[in-house]
Amino acid sequence: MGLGLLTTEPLPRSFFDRPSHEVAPDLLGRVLVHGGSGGGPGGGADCGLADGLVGGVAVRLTEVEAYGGPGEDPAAHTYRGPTPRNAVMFGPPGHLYVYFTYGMHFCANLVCLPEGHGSAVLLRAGEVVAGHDLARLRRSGGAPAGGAAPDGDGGPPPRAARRVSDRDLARGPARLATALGLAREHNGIDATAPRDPAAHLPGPAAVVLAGSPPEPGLIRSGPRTGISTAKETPWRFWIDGDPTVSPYRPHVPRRRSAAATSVGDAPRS
DNA sequence: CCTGAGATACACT
DNA sequence: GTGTATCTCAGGT
Repeated sequence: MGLGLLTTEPLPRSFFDRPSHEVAPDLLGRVLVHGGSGGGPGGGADCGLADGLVGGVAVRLTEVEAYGGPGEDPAAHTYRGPTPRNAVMFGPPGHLYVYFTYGMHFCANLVCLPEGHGSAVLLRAGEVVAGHDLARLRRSGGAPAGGAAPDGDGGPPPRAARRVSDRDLARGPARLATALGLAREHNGIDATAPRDPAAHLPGPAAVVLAGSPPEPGLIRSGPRTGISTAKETPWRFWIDGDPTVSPYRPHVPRRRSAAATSVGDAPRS
């Protein structure tokens, strides 16, 4: 019946049951919604994104990266097989794989292919299309993951030195996860099932909506960002000209601070 | 605009 | 012990 132009319709699981490098470009323009619990008794998917999303955030994806499975993609977390951390990537498609990195950041992926394959798409950047205030609060360090915005009654925000611009709210994978309130506890949740008010979920649900894909001619691809291996594989995809696409950063090997980088130069007491 | 460097916790070898 | 699918600030251009 529907013409497929409804931006509020959740994507089916079959959408993700494909190789990650095929899913990745198709995810551009789609909308990831998290939170907004109680968005409606009939299921949250038909909440008005422009105005009516209360207590949640929605991001239209503008940049993604595909990661392959064991033995085929040296840059993937699953390259050397299953571990406790990457277990979700070996699970069913359409679930969120959220991992912790650099000691302080979370990044969110969507799992591809059937159980056992271990591939996913990293969500690198997007445009916040609803819930700007809550996203900005989280990005300023003022709101816990998945939580709603506290009322502005008690006092000033912890550090409101500089207001984060709309453009930068979800520009970068860790910024996107923060803006959406995605963290450790959301690892493994299903992003294809519509939110069910009757279900007893540990936290607010996340759903990928059909959104508004860009003209095919606007999709660009190139090498992935920040990885030390497989630098040639052009599995980063973005919408050309979109201001929310993150700046490209080649990998820089981190040197250990001053000490112990090399035996010869190490200062000896 | 650009560059460099520090911060930080955890998974894996 | 080592390396990280990053971000933010400081400072120069």
